[in-house]
Amino acid sequence: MKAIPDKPTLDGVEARFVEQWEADHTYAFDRTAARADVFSIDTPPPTASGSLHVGHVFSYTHTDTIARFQRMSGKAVFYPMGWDDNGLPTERRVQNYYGITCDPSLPFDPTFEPPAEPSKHAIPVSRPNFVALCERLTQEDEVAYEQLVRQLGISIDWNYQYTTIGANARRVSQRMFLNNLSRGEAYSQEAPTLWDVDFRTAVAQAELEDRDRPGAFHDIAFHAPDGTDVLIATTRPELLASCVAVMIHPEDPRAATLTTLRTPIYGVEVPVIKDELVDREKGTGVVMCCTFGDLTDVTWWRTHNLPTRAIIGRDGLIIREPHDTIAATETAAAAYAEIAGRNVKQAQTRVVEQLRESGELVGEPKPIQHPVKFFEKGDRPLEIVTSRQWYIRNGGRDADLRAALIERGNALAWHPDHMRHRYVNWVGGLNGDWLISRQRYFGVPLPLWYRLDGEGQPDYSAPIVPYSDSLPMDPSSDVPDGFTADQRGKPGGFMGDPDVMDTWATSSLTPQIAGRWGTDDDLFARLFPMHMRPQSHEIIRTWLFATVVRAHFEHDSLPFMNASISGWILDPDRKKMSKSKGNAVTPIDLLQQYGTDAVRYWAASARPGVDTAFDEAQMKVGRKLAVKLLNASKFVLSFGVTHATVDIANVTDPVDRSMLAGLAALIDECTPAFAGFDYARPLERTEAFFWDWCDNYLELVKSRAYGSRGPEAATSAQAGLGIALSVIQRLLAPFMPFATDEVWSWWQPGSVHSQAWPTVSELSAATADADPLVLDMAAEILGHIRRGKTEAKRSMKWAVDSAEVHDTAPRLAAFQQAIHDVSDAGLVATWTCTEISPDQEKIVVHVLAESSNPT
RNA sequence: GGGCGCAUAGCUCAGUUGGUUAGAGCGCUGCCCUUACAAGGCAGAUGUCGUGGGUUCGAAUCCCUCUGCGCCCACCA
Repeated sequence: MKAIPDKPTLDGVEARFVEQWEADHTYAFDRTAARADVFSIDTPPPTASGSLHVGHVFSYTHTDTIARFQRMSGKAVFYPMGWDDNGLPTERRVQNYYGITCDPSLPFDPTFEPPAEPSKHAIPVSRPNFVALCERLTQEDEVAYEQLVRQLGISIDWNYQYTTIGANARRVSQRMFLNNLSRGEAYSQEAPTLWDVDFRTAVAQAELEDRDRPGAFHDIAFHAPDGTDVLIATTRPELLASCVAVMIHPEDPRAATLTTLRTPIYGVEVPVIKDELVDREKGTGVVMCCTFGDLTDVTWWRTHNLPTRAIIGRDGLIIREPHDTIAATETAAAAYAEIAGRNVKQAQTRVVEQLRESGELVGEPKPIQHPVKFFEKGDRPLEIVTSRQWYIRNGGRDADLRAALIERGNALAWHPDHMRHRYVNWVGGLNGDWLISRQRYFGVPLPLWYRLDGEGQPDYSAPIVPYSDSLPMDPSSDVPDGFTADQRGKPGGFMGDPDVMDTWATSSLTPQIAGRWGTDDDLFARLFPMHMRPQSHEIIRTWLFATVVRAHFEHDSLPFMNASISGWILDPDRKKMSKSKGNAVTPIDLLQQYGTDAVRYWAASARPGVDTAFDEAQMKVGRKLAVKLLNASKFVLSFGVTHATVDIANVTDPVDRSMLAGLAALIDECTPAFAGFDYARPLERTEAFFWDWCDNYLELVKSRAYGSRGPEAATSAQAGLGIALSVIQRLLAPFMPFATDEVWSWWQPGSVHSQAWPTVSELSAATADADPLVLDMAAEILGHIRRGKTEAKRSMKWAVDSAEVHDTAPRLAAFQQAIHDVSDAGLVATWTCTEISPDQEKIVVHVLAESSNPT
């Protein structure tokens, strides 16, 4: 406790309390707490590349208010912090930041230092050098992030911090993968895969997005054996050399007679195949199947067991060496040579010219806008290439598993509830298993080696797995049992799996990573399943679903019991605020300008799950509330109210007891809302109560608290003020941790954040037969007195000789119990109360005369 | 094409299982330096609750239709 300042201020509270909370371990998790007393939070680890933005402030505040409520409600709150530093965003940031690029063929250079300024042309560095720089930069970012999260007053226990590239995360991720492998839930397969030609990696279904791109239908002539032509419409004429069949709907009249066609330019004979997937209304109703133009091609290639004639390489260029079918004829090979080595766009231009020259392009290309699949982080359309990849089953190819995972989603409590539809919708629409391998560098390595046969060819059917006590491991430097290092890459030796796991394959294990599964199973048992998973809705299909999949396999349970889904921040044009759009606001400036509590107020005002406009006006309102709390607290304490003297037994005046009854109703509304993950309602109701309390109750009783009605009446007022102040400060603590701890420190021991959440029962001694109407009537009539003075253009301290009130009997009776305070607050000398029947107009107050004022 | 959400004061939004005269804040207008607070306080004005229909004694609230906006998924020849 310390003295009440003469001039209360919010200046400096953030720095002061951040330090004090740390020193006092205010938010330390009690790991000895029984499972029943724990509330565990599966904190979203933000991507540690760049800077935190106002969206983080928004959603982290939401979770923090819940955490603080649960802590005050007596739970041991497990609130860890993680940083998602592995994966592509980091790689990309490191490339730009240092001006480097990773070339795995280079040897490690222990002396390499990136230039101070990134050079225009990226410097190639080895994989170990690259990873080291990734780690260096993410560590710098994480320090800056931690500072902001602390300044935001997020009540993290910083002893439970993790990164998704750290040793523990790698260990958990690899161990879980090996468990999946041993149970048959993970498998590798050589198959056509969506491929990003810039990042040169496979991508998963969950990371796709459609973008509308201009294209054009080209009508091109295929040749039938009888000399007639069949027109085929395509947007990708450059893939003509990879055509393996022509597809036609079974009910198309042409299907009866057509059996084979020859492709234009190359003259390759391809079969005509009937398939119901063909849309007779689209294009010419006949379509070529290439390996591979889109996912429908892959379907046809599978169902009809078609050959593979790939022409696009992993670098996105047309493969230089033509496949056998093209190479078989000189003219075909010659035509192909003109596109070999070119990119897709150049190849298309050339192929269209060739078709024009040969007269096989019919009419002009018809421009269209059409959706094209992109990697969500990529800039060029995805191609489909065949490669060996690792998958984890997710129900995309197994109806029973899919049903079980949908059932998991339905068993989860969603806040708000309608968010469950996104989950069910997504899982129901899966069309393949989860592709987890990535041909990248900064990630958790797949913990596998492969035996090489006498030819040096790997045996993928029986990977060599490490011992679980040797995790985390890196197969590119670690050597499997029974081999020596010099056998790496040699016939009869071994090779490490070159790939890393997708970042979601690790972040899907945040409950296990944060809970130290496998290394501290006692802790894990107290935490898991987590009580709360906070996250935004656009990653339900990725982070949330993936976490459910992993827990389903490993623990046969949900990973968390409640999913609390936050909305987005919208800019004034109602567009999502995001770093990439360049419309995001820097949170640091806001925190400095309005104060943390004010920014938190804005965030907590938004209903759970609702997209919310960025609104600085709300922050001003929040700041006003924080300042009001300081002033009102100082005023109440100026009556000599102290921690020691506040006693519910002293509350005898009906006005005070009426006020506490209203306060009890407030608690009764806030507590269940908070317990149901709704922070916005408690804030709204508490704020409304508090302003009303200041405007009316405080004004009504201050004269009595000064002693105008004798010592006992003063004691009652002071006790009422003190008790209410304590409750209000605690109710606001989750939202305004700095201002509330400041005012708490003026008169109470310890931090407000370590106090018990207010209960109705702590007030019941004074509220048992209290009537809320007493204070309502007092406030209403005081309002009329004020209005009378305002309309008479008089000051509020203008005295009134007499006032008359017309109202019904019960309301007058309630007013009688407060008449002393209304008289004092309104400076009214005498009252005339007239009873009316309920059907007459109620509350008529006449302010009659004002003779006793100085002139 | 399928799914989800939203539509209430000039603006941002509350409105819980249907129930008196639909609320708050911002903004606006007026008054007041009142014993916490003038970067404040007090008071005031402001609504065909998106459209059309239905259920009901009674609908912002429940049901149906339509319109507009946003998001997710599918389609990608």
